[in-house]
Amino acid sequence: MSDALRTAASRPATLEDVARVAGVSRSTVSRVINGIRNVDSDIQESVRLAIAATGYVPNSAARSLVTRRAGSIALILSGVTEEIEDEERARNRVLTDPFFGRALSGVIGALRPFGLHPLLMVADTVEARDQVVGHLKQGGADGAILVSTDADDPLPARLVEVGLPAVLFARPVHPIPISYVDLANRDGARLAADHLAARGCRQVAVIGGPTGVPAAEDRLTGFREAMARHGCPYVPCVEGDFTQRGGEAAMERLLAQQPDLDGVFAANDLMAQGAMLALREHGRRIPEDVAVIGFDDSSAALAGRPQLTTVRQPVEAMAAELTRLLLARVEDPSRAVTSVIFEPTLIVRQSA
Amino acid sequence: MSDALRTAASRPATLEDVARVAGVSRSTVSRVINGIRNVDSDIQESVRLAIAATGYVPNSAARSLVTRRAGSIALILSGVTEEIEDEERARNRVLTDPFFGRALSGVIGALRPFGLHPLLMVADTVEARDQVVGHLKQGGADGAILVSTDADDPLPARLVEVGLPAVLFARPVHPIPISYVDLANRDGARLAADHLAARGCRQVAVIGGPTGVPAAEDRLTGFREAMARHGCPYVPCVEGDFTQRGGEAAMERLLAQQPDLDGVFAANDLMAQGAMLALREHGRRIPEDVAVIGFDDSSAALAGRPQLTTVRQPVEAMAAELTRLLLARVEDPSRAVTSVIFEPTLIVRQSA
DNA sequence: ATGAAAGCGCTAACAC
DNA sequence: GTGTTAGCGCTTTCAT
Repeated sequence: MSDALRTAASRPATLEDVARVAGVSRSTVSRVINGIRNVDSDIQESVRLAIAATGYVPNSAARSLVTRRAGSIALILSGVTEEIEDEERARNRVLTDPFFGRALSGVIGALRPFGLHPLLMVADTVEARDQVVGHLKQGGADGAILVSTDADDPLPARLVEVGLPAVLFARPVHPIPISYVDLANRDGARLAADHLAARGCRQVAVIGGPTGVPAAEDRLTGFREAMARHGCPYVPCVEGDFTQRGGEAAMERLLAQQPDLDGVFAANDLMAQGAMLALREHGRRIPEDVAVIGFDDSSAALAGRPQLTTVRQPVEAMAAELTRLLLARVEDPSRAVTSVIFEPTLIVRQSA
Repeated sequence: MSDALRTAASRPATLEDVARVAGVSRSTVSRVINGIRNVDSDIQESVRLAIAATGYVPNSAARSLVTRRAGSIALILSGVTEEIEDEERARNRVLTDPFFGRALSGVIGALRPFGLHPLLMVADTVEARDQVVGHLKQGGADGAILVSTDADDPLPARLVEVGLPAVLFARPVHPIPISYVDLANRDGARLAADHLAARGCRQVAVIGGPTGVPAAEDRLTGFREAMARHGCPYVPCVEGDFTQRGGEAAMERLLAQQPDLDGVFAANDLMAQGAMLALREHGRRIPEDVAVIGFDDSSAALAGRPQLTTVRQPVEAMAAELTRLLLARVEDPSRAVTSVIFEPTLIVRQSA
């Protein structure tokens, strides 16, 4: 074994080592690695051989330093854990939500062709948020995808301010110059209303999401508008928290104040499941006595019986598109912000 | 505004800028940033001021280059997507599994005190696996936490080979020198068996996990051993795939071959839920006719009615411990490998 | 206690 | 086409 190779074996090989073995300069090796043409094919070959012989792998820190690219993007779960009862519980709630899993899947799929991976960050406290912003400012990621769980999340604005490429899953509460993807939530709600009305439901109610969350509010108003067109001027709504237990509790309240109700629209599937549990507890048959429609078409929709009729949100595709939006902005920060809105579809199963 | 400050405002401030403003050398600034004592407190103060004035944040790539630390660790979901029907579907399945969410939560929680974040990687194909290994070899992460979804995963061995600090969630199929955490699966299965036996169940069956997965096999053998001690020499088992649908199908088969069964132990909660669905479809009351016990105590256990009696696995704590094991190894790669085994507990609810 | 200087491994002008 | 050279921003001996 030549001396050059020997040294290369002990400590990780560098460009320099490869260059020496191949008998060329660092630049040339760098060129073939980065696929820049203008390199004689014979030389290319010998460089490849040298790379194989030395077991060379580029050092990403060194590369990042000069290219000013981290080679990763941040996926930030942002939300204010108001009641800091148990930090872990709150984190679990969002991380085990099937919506998050689907979004994550879409992001990973869109990142893969570029050899990028998401850096997962949970910004649920003031400190955590500062930490996240700090990490990003240090160049720890080339951009950020934000999934805000609640309304008054200061993070989007802060990131825009800092000048870091960032995009949002769902429209921001306060208008800021940032790209996002969203669902036509009102249309989705209308789909649900039309279906309920067509079934003959007259006493309908809504289990809504947290106040201030645009998606939740759009679903509510969209539903109310559509029901009004169907001759139902008043549609009561109780607030839920997007969890199954929350849906269950909400349904209880609804049942108490309106025992004769015959249709329920929940702002997500988890709450719809909870609602179905509560309805069954009260001896209501679904959908004969009360029809139930959910939102999302998450795995939760298939988890119980009857299977949930729901408004499908193409979460994976939305997340993938959002990722592409971010990547484009990382490539060219001067690019104008855009938004792309996806259309929901009604998936009719058994609950309505 | 001084000239020094002005330049600092345009391009990101560097150590050099801070040093100039503070009237000291780079080294000194570096020292105060890295909390090294031996720095005069007056100077410390002026450096802090300069940092604030310039808005300086350290550049992580530059730091990584010299410290040889990436400042992130990889969380790898590894598994062979045999039937490459739909890559996204397979990815979704694992990402929306509540088990994954809990593990992720534990990892994030344990990483947080160190200002680290997990880099999420899915290694589900040959190329993806190569890509992941490549990324790690380049120094893209300081270590890796592996969650293998199936038996013959080549990744653990490869990482050990490459010499990258890595740890495993659950014992490896083939013994290799790597640290891991695991659950005393047999003990958990015994808990379930004892409970079923105490209820008077005599015709029990198991819905197992995929063949070859140690955790699944341990649960099965542990259950059988315990039932044998209770005078049940034969316990049939049908193989499931850890999904709810799989559990449903498995229950159907079980019911066909053993209609008089009065107790079922499923290797995870998702399958137990599926089993309950199938049982109800066949008019069996739970737990009166058939008692059902799951495994994990995931959110799925509370998702249906009756609420699931299950063997609790402290996933978050296990993931946190695993993370600490990894961090220790990153700190000192020569440290001996260890394993820590957690004890399960039986959570008695309504299904058994 | 502080500063000077030597890299860490790579890319990208710029020459030839 | 290929090599030379100058950094990227930081940490860290080694002097002082």
